[in-house]
Amino acid sequence: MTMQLSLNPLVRELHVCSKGFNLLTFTNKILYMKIATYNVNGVNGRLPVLLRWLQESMPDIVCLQELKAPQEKFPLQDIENAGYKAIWHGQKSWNGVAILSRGEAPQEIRRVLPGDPEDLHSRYIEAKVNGLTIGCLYLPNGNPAPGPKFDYKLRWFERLTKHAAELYRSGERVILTGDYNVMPTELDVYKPERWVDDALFRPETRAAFHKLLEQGWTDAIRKLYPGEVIYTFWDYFRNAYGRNAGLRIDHFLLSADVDKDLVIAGVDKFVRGWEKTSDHAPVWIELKDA
DNA sequence: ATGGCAGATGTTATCTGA
Repeated sequence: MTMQLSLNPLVRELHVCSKGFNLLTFTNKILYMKIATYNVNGVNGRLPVLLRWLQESMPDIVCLQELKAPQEKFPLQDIENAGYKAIWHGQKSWNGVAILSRGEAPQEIRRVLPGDPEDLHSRYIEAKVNGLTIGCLYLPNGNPAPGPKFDYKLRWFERLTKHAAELYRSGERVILTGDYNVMPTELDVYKPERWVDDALFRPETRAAFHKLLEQGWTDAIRKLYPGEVIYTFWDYFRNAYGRNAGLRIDHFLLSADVDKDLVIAGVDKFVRGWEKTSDHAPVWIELKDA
């Protein structure tokens, strides 16, 4: 017996009906998987917002950035109570990344981006989950630019690009997602002329992102919404969210055999309107027939 | 062009973010 899932409202209905199960399955076959990324800007301060969003959005896999919590202060009990297994790499005050899964526990592959033993920032964690290799990343901001922080950003980008090439060649189904701190094109930034000298938009930064894409990766949001203004970040100043003065800096990069299963994607922009919210909104994709 | 806001640390402010 088979069931064809062609319409997303049907998928959503089945997903709600399957509450309590780790993955939506039918005759033991995975029909649908939702994967999200969310820069929470402080996982403990953001906990009520994070838990509310998890309950409403019900992603199967979640990548978090900017935990801003040491390893021992990760709110594991609350995350588990919400139905998720988790691995994370914390750091006092800043950075910090995590991978959550409603299905099998994420099997950690690495928690450091290769290439610089002296880089102690918690900005990368990678795991195998549900047959996917998930790289969760928080690329350095790089401001002020030029300067040592910008140099660090570009070096980190080079390490990511080198590692991404190996992942792409591995033949695994790979997703590299997180806060890239890059607006890839002028379409991805409100008033681009004001950002040309910023570390998130400088020519070197955009060139690094495009060089990464040239390995074959698909920018999932841009593929599904070509030409549309879509933002994932609005700063806390000057009513940026109310004016939709945002940036698109949180991205999903998919290897070719993940891209072929891409059904839909979106930004949970409404979360940015909640009280005590992050300056980023969650971004998600949905894959069919893994 | 500037400074505005927010989180963490742990002070009566500093650092960082984007």
